[in-house]
Amino acid sequence: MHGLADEVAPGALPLFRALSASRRADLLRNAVVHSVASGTVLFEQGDVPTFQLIVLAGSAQLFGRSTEGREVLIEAVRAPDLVIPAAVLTGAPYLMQARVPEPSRFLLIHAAAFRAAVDADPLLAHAVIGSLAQQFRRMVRQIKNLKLRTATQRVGCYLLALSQRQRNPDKAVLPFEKMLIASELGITRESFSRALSSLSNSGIRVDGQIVVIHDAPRLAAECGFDPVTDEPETDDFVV
Amino acid sequence: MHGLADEVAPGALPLFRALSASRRADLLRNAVVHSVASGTVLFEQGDVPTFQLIVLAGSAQLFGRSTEGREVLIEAVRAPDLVIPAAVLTGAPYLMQARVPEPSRFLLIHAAAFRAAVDADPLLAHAVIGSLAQQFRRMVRQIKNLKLRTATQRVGCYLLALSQRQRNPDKAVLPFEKMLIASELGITRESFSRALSSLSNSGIRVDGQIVVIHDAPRLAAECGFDPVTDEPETDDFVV
DNA sequence: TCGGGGCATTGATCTAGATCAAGGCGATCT
DNA sequence: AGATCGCCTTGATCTAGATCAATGCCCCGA
Repeated sequence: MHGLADEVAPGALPLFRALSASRRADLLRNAVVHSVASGTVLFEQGDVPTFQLIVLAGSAQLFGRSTEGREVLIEAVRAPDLVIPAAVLTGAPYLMQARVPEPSRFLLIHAAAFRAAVDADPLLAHAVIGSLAQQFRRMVRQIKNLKLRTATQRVGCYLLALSQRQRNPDKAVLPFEKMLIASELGITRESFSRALSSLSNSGIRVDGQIVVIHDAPRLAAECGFDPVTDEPETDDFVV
Repeated sequence: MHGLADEVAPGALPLFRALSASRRADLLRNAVVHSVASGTVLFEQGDVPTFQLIVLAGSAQLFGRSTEGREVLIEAVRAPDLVIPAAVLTGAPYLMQARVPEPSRFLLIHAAAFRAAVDADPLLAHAVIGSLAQQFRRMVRQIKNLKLRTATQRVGCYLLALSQRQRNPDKAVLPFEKMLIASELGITRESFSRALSSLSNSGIRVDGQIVVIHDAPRLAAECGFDPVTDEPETDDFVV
């Protein structure tokens, strides 16, 4: 836990800079900054939200669990963003568990205070809407991926999207262990491994976490990559 | 096209009843009501939104298409709700095509006017947030379904959720053709058919569009149904 | 230096579900 | 009625991807 003013006021979050001083003070009165260690579980699937979490630094990973206990990565939330505002705003139980894969820092705002502030402040509402909309679209993309593409196509498109997000058209650095990426893509680690090696015949080269893409257009063609829908979004709604 | 006042003012949409008269008049100045025939395409995947569509009566179905031309149902939007506010609010191209499966009526609001109104009016923003949040959660549920369950489990859980939505614990009426439901569940019509017949051994009875559930708890157990996450949501955010 | 545990690759098999193919059953039209 | 067109079911295969199993690699700790 730190001094709130230091963390939030100077503008790690553009959103908070935009808010009026009185509103910001109001929100922060119900808030706390928390630094958490790698591995921490922020909340469980089924919990009723008590805080809106905001990622100030680091990231959170969201996992879905089946009744049989199988667990898959659904999404990673990176600073700066809200952690599943949908659950907090509806007051419904979380559909996912949140874990922290690296030392990270979060702003916690009491759910009721957050809801009240969103209802009262158009600027905050605007930011929440932007975050929600982006997250919604990510989920839609993932569903299209799962329903319309083969495992290998998903892997190829994932690499292409990754390289674009990293602003490097012919290289991608895998953001976490291959096992996790596989579960994000809805396949096993073995299949992921095999997909990568089969894509070597489509012009990629894998070395550890680094993937070199020799012929992006060819890869895109073979994987049914669609620039319009698969391109990562530009963040014009900033939190 | 009809008289707007008749359609909207009396309160087919609770939201509009709640808005101030001046704000409502303002919005409706940039709006139009459209009655469309079954089969109409409202917009294509890749289009940039020009209107926010609101379902006044009937429904819209959202389809995702792959570059190879395969097409699957992602979601159905029923009155009263907003049709993908995420696309309109971000201004990004639609990720899905919208088609109308039955004669329906829509309110069309110019995108810019809608965005302006959302930014200016906390009540409208509240409603949009509610709709977005619900839609987000539906997408998360669908992803969990696809990644964590077998085809047969998905079918069973679908039936259970359906029967709850229809407030009838031991019966479900399929809302559209089995082929479409199959594509919503991410399987072929053949697999859907087989899943239904295999579930006959778990206490269901299928007759056309009607499915009788003899032993819901048993079905739930065998399909890994999770009351906390699979239960349809209560609509406390109403449009 | 030697283990040991976690992740990754690779091979061998198995299987859920897709695909291909053939009727059947209603609808609607003539 | 008969014919045609959609949708649905059922059966026979095929295959993408899961599962099982063995090994290698790398990092870390004693």
